[in-house]
Amino acid sequence: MRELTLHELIWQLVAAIPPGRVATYGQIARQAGYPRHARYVGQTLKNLPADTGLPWHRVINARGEPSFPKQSPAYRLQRERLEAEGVVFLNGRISLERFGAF
DNA sequence: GTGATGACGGAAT
DNA sequence: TATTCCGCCATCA
Repeated sequence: MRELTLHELIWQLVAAIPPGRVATYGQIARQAGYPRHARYVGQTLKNLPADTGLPWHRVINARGEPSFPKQSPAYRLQRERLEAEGVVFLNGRISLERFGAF
């Protein structure tokens, strides 16, 4: 049995975000025990296969919005999934009340 | 080994 | 409030 790698740990944390809530990259990095690794969380999610089933759409940046350009299909997909879970987008941003998945 | 990059964060302007 | 700039740290060329 080997120990969890950092990116496996990140998977666990992302998977632990309950539906209808969101977490920022920084929050996840902090939960993982690496407060300055927000960017690494992004890299890990980017490297995800399309069929992981991981709720990556619940991970947003500190500004409260998806970290994609608004014309990007990924942005629309993320927003669509979040809205399907009841997350309200106000002027392109997510209500602060939805923060704090942990 | 060195420099550039990034699904970021936070402070400074 | 909006932009800009720098820091952070694992990966890649």
